Amino acid sequence: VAPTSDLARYPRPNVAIDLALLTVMPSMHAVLPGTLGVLIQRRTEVPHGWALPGRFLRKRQTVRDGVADVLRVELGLPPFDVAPQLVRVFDDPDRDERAWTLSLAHAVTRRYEDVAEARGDIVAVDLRGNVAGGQPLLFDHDMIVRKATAALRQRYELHPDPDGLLGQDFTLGELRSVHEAVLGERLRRDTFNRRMVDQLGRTARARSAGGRPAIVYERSADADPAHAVRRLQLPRQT
Amino acid sequence: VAPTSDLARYPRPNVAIDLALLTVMPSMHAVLPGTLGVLIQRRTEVPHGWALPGRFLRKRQTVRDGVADVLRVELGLPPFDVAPQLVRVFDDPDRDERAWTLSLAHAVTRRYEDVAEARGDIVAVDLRGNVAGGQPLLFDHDMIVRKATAALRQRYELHPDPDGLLGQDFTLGELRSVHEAVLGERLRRDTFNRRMVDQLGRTARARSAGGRPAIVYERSADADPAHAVRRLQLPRQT
DNA sequence: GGAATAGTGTCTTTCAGACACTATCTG
DNA sequence: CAGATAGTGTCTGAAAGACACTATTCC
Repeated sequence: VAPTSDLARYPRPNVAIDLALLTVMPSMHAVLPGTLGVLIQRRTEVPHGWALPGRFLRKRQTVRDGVADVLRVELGLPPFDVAPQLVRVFDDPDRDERAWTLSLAHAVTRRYEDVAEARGDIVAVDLRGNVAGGQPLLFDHDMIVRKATAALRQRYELHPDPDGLLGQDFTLGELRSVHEAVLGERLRRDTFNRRMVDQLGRTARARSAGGRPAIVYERSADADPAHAVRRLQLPRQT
Repeated sequence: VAPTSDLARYPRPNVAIDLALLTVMPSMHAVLPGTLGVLIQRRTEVPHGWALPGRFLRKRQTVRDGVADVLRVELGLPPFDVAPQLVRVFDDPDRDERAWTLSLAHAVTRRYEDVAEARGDIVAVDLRGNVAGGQPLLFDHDMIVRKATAALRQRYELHPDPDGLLGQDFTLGELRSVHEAVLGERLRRDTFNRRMVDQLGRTARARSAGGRPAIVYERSADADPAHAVRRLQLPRQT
């Protein structure tokens, strides 16, 4: 907060939200089974091309509400609660030739069923975080997708479905499929299971998918986040 | 970027920068030797108390320039290049009762010699990221410090002095001292050395600090960032 | 029975943790 | 010489990597 008593004398920028809406295609998806995807839209005004959806912040609106409005108004989705992750701030004063505009780029992860009907196209994101297919996205939106997917993939390295793409309970096979889709790689079943199982709560139920029934697990409140992180740390003096 | 051609009709917020300036006290500092510190200032206007320095963004100014202005104008430091790290966005519409104001909280790390003369007090930050001493900081500034120091500490877990608190070359002992100050813990010499040495370039020089001269290392362009990260990852199918 | 999915025992390899010894400077 | 700092060999234990065997369902 600046040491001034006259706020009115500062020129104020327009503030927009740009949103990277990330999702995982279901394994039975026709075109892109089991891959990570992001929603892009074709712009109807100049500059023409493909870009992430966005929207100007309304008066006294929070970022959370602005992101919810992108989903509701720009994408035509039913309202739902979001916990947007800040990715970066666009501050190039010339990025919009009409006026000084800041953009707060955020990312949100949603299950495919919740975004399949959205206005726009869901396109695959490759291992390097680049959007598949044609020309690059407008503005710096390719970088947004790269940073958002890199952060997403890092979250999925060590912990079971941190963004809640699965429901409250799931089998280890279902969990592994989601992680493989997010990470874009096959994972070893045995080591993956051993790493995840002690972060989950085991239920008495089982569920079959064409073979031996798998034990159903649920997110456990007492998961030990320190466990998986410990290996990262420098050697403390004891 | 929103699908509208009339930017003028959107109300615009004031946009401020709040800055967590982090540093490490030298080992010969009188009051706080070898600890992590953050610069705070006593506010001259209401609400009174201690807070991070900040400043409103000027017309068509980038965040980088706004942060540089905080250092130059608000702290009275000579101009220098900064690479501010975005920490969070404050968007509570009622956070400033005078007008709708957004604040972009950033963090910058500088060596102590470069900030010792700054206007304000440098206070210690404890292991949990809390500011030492008296009452909490105003607004949500304690949370800024917590997030900024957590990110800083994470950067210092695996890689040698990523924020450049040391010069271009240094011994492993000097490096370890900086890491111990940032992390607030003693580190084992043998394991620390082995972890860092293959991310550094060995020079022919040596430097003594009252004992056997230590080999001088320098940052190596070909440091392998994947090496230290590999242990974090899920088991890939080969 | 055969195909498919699930669970896990176990051997190997790798690496962090810990200890301790040697090395080289200053005073 | 003592004291201080530096470098590293080596043993141990824990966990990941890899392989393979058993288990249980559906058709």
